[in-house]
Amino acid sequence: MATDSSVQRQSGVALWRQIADRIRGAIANGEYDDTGRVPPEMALAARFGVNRHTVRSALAALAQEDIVRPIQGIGTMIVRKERLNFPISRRTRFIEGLGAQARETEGLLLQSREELASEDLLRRLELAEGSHVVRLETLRKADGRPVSRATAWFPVPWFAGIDEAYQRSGSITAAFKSLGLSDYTRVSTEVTATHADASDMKDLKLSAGAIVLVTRSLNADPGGKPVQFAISRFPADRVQFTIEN
Amino acid sequence: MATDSSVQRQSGVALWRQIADRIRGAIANGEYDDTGRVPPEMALAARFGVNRHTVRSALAALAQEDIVRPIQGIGTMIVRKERLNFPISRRTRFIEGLGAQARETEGLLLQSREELASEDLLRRLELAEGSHVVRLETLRKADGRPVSRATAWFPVPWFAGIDEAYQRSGSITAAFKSLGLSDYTRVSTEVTATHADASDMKDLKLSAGAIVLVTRSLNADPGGKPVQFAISRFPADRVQFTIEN
DNA sequence: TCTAAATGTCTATTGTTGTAGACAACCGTA
DNA sequence: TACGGTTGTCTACAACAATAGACATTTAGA
Repeated sequence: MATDSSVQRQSGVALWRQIADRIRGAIANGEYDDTGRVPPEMALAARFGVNRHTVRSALAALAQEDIVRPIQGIGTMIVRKERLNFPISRRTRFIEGLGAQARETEGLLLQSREELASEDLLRRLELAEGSHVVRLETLRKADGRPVSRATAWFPVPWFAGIDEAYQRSGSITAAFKSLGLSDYTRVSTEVTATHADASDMKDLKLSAGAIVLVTRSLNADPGGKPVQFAISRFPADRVQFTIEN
Repeated sequence: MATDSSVQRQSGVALWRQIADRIRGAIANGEYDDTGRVPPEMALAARFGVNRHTVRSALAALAQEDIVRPIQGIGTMIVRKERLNFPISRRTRFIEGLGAQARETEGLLLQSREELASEDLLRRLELAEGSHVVRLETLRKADGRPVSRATAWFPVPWFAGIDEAYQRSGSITAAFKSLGLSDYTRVSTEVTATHADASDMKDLKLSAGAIVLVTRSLNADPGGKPVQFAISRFPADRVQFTIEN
């Protein structure tokens, strides 16, 4: 608890959305685990100091996200509750990092293209002016739910064909291996957070106002030569990062 | 660019707030560095597909935050543009991490208390049942702007009096040193993101709908004994983290 | 000194958000 | 079967958000 449950009026964020975000967070924190359901609408209305109808708008939004399901006469049941944990270290691997947290993982290739490397990319991948890169747009799911949307760049000609290798295996690690790179390490990871944009909402199945964690990460081969730079976006209410030193 | 500039209607987040958040982000990304000012209201209105008055509401909110200042006849000038970078590593130090990014840093002690350690805290600090801890509530500023709000716990009797040591020096590192701990390392850091709550808005001077990055970090002495567990909250539009491995 | 471009102010209208109250429908249990 | 507690639906009204248009004011520059 310890949350003073006040909501902000006239802030440009509708009360029902603030309350929906609070309840979603409380579910993720396991605050209702003992009952398996959300408190009654009247109780929530009292707690947040709003009208019952406002709470209903919030719960309707959560039902739309398939997080709760209201049952007349009983209450509002919690359908799904998840917060995945991603370890970030020298040996960061997407699938291994999830470990036992998901029964099944999936990596989809949305798009791929070869393109001229931008200035920023040249610097990060330590490439010569005019170098080309392969860009992969990927979507990763755990147990059917999208958990990250990533754009990754790889130097060519070294990694030409990584798009097909990824499509076959659904894993960057496996794709690297099939192209002769048996090991790689995480060099650096930048973490920021921002509001979900239109494509986040579409790909990660988020609603407006949701938060995405954004990472910019660089991987290198054992000799230290950069092999991949990626910008990944994670739904903040379903994911957290852990940095072990 | 590459930002599809669409805004979401009927999402529970007012258009003026979405636009304010976008412009704040664009300023932080340096997109207007060449002119030092925001595009004219009519241009922004066209770009976001809204009425000029809606853009004015957004700019008024940013002016309220002291990020821009409108000047009649000229345009809307950018007053402040900041995104601080925090390195996270074994040797994470708040002030050193900021380095040259701020001319002046400040650490304020808001509150301190000795209390019984919670179950979670006992586990994280590896303490025996019934142990006590000192809790410090701190606020850190860089060049006068708040950049983090932290709650930190330290085992007693080892660190009894760390509140006064912190108040004198404004630095955890210095406070540790004055209590005989000359070195410590970061063991782990968890990162999540959430919406600003009422106390975030107050202490970090944020507006509703803003995003805070939340870290849960554990520090230990050179022998590996935990000396500090902290939950810190950073304004996401002014801060990013970098993990170097 | 005039003009173009920018922000400032005012009025009016429409759609969304939030409040308020009443009652229906449904469920488990006494 | 009756009751208390819960979600579902309806109407009405007030406050806020967004649009629309007109015109004033200020500034830089031709």
